[in-house]
Amino acid sequence: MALRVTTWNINSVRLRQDLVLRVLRELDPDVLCLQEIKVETELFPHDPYEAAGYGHRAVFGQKGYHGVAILSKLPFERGDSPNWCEKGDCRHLAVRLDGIELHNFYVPSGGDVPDPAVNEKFAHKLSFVDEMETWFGANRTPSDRMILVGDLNIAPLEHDVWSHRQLLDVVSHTPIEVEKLTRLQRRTDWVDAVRHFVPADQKLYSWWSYRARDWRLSNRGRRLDHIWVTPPLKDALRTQSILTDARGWERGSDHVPVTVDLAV
DNA sequence: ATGGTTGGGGTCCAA
Repeated sequence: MALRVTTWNINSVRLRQDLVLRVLRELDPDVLCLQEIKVETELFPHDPYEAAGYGHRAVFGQKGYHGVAILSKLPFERGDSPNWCEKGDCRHLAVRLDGIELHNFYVPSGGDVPDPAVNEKFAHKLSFVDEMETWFGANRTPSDRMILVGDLNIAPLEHDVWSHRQLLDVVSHTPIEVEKLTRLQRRTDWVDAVRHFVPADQKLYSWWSYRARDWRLSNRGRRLDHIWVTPPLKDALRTQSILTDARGWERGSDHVPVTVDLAV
């Protein structure tokens, strides 16, 4: 069975409802994982997605900030989420569909100053990634069939950013974050499903700042959005795609959809 | 070294 999974930080699901529907039409994923929906669970607009054929949905949202959702053509069972960092933030959804456990994450951005001693947001980000590593290490094994997607807010590889040297002190690409993300990856043998198809020496971005005068011209991007799979699904990987054009859509998100196709 | 933009909720915080 073909399974297409897309992840997208939508930066307000209500403001960009038409763009979500456009992605569903143009990419036609079986499952769309959203981050930063910025709406309470109870106020999530279900009807347009029901009408678009996405009859199975999980929503974990809060007022104003964060929030994650999963829209699916396939039925699933909702799994539990730990209370990450005991913050009560809506940053994670887990579902089980077709024998696969799918995790949708929105990792804290981490603020501006890359020092956990003076920046509580950066400390939170580091703790969050540590907790992810600990949780998967304690509760799951590499032999479990799992997919992990989301805005991890870390660009781990040299060519996941426009300038490795210039971003070494910029939150999202600092050595301590990259080390923690890599440790999380290794603990459960996660395979980077996008880099599985794209060599590490090739630039790859999923986010461009709103602050650039011309995001396409300056092209100072970062790859913050990821899709990982555990080893049992590695041979099922078929292709990847990053919908860069979506960054240029009118009133678009600063992130673009990242997609992986599997044959499961 | 600095500023640049966006969204949500409300006259500022997070990204």
